[in-house]
Amino acid sequence: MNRAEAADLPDDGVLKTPERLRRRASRLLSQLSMRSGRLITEGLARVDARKWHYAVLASLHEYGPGSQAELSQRSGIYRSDMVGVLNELAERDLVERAPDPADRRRNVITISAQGRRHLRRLDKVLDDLHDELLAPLSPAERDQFVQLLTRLLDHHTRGS
Amino acid sequence: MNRAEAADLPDDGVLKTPERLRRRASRLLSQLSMRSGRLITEGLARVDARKWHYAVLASLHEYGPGSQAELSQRSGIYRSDMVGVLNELAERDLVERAPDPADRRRNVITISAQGRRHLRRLDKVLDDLHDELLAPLSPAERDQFVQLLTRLLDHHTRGS
DNA sequence: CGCATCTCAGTGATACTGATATAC
DNA sequence: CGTATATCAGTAGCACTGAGATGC
Repeated sequence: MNRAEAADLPDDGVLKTPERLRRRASRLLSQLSMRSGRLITEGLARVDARKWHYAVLASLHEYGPGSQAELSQRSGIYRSDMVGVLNELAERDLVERAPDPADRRRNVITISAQGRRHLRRLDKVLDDLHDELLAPLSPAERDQFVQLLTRLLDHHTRGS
Repeated sequence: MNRAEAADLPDDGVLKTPERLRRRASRLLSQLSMRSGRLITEGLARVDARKWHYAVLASLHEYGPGSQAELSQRSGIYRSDMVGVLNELAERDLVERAPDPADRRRNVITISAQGRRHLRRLDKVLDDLHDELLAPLSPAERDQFVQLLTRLLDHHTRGS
């Protein structure tokens, strides 16, 4: 079968519109997510930070101190991976990890003054990186994009 | 610092709107991409297929036969990983891999009749899965979503 | 006792790198 | 010669699992 046949045969029932491979939302999502991930990771690496650092610091700043299990919930980091992230943050004196006197199984994690300074910096860095990520979109379109993503994610996060 | 302070302190310069962590496009993207990836992977596994199978078969169907390097370009699979994918597809008799007489470094990959049948099935499966993925969106919104993703991806793919 | 928390060791899939053999 | 192709071995970061130790 040559290329013209492959593209035009009307009776094979597969092809509706050309480029359907490139237009599958799942593929667009995963490819864009990879690009985005690299952009963010590299940008944060320049200020000695990682994505998870931001997630933890921001969640501490927004919702206050909490146990590692709580932080895990808030930030979407796996409980088992939280240990390592907090080790890195504690090494840099961005958070404090202290045993909870009320329940000695838990650690209470608190953001430090230095952690808040660092978070401020990360927020600026991320603002710039998102400008780069969303560069082709107008402000209205960016809102729309975030809105659509949020609705989809909320829909697929119900009950978990 | 308690929670009210964390949310309201006006002089710390970090917080613009609450929930900024949850609204970062990069985070939404990566989380939704994970959900989407799992949905697709599991759905395709039920018909003994993987994402890469579809990518290769669809690209063969749309653009005709090609060398592994060409397929790599079209489908976004790494040249080194292409080997394994083609092994799986060839095992299932969905593609044929024959040495190119014009350039004996190359293999020419061709989709088989069975491969076209399989592709037809995968397309149906993927249609259903995307219905599930995009369930909360109206048809117009789905187009918009795909359009925004496409523009962003194109922008970040320029020159590569 | 069952259950939650923190920790650590390890798995599996993935994108990606590097090297080799062969042929242009 | 330098370059391209197919192949293979291996790396790094990722989400995720499972188990042990401790304390509720």
